[in-house]
Amino acid sequence: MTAPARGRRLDPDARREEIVAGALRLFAEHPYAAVSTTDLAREAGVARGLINHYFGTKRALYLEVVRRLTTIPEVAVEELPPGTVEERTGAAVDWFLDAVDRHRGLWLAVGTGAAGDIDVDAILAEADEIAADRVLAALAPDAPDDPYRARVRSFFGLVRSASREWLVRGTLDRAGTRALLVDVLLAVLHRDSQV
Amino acid sequence: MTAPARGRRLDPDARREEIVAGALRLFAEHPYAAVSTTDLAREAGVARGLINHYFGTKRALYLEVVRRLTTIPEVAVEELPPGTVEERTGAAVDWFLDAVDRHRGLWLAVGTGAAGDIDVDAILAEADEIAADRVLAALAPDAPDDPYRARVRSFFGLVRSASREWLVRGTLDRAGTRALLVDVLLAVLHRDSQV
DNA sequence: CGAGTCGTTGGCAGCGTGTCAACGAGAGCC
DNA sequence: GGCTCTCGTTGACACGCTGCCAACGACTCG
Repeated sequence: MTAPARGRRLDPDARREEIVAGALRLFAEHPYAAVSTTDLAREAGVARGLINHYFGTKRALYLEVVRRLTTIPEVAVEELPPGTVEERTGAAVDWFLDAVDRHRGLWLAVGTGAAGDIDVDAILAEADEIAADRVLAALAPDAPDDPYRARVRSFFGLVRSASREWLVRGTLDRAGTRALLVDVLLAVLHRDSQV
Repeated sequence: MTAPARGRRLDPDARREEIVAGALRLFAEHPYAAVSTTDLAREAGVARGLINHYFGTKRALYLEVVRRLTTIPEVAVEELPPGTVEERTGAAVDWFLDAVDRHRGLWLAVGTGAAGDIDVDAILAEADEIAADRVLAALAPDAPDDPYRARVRSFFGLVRSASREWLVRGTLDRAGTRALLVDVLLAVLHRDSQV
């Protein structure tokens, strides 16, 4: 079934898509260094040289995969119920935890992907930037950008850690994770301390 | 001066130390993949084979470096001035920021080192465990371990993010970083929300 | 059905890592 | 002081992986 069909011609976009799809599977369960271009080619049913032809570099393909993963969650967060800041924050956190629970594999793959890489960091930073905008618009539309956007971006670091405590280590259950995120997000949005 | 002295014999422990010291310098300013064993050998003034002789693997040497970096901050945190929880928390954060400022290169190297690596994660998790103990003992000795240790560990994720906002991106100044960490740490230690 | 286009392939060159047998610096002994 | 023995140290070898490139041939157009 579905013969290998070596050398069959394909539309460049479709071929790119096949390669990215295969790479997505491999990088989701093996760290970057453990995946060779040979593996990537085999998974896509293609000659190894084609990887370089389309993406130039193994790293570039990896960046493409990361880009796909981080731009998936662009679904709307806007429809939050009216109410107090606490209620709205709780609803936002619930929505987020639902999303994480649904895509746990991919979420963890991104979080533990390959931080420390300058290019990967740039992509993640870009995604965080967008997410921070959404959070501020939804929960603190009147807060000035200056400290608060950076505060929210920092908050995402805690979000990743807490996700791993919940999904990987099991030291937090979902309710405990929710409580933590709500507590901290409120603290981040309300600057209490005197400098 | 200080002739190369090729092939000079040295006590194994001293030699290990020299290699680790050189590796520490290199990994502090270049990502893992960008440092070759040849570089490591040259930096230590030694033949390349000796790296493998002492550490077996480039990765093992890297893990050793990470272990050193994460266990350095084992100096005492105990001497916090008496006072309110807010004052003590502020003092702890100040102490921490001083340490980060002093070793910024190394701190960033660890934080952005190679997350996603199973072995590195294990070392970082171990270090976080110890640090969480210290924080709890110093600031909330009566809090039950169950949710609070995991909450503090999650907090360290925000600490890393905030450090990068401060040192790398410059979107937070030191005062702003301090305010954020104090606000969040207090929120983490005081569970406000109702589950 | 023949010719041209371009998606695709396989092999080549270079680099980096891990292994190993042999060398020789330094210590101990006579 | 010279000899010997230990073991820290070296350099070369084999292998795997990446990026590059010229040739191949599948598909299209006239």
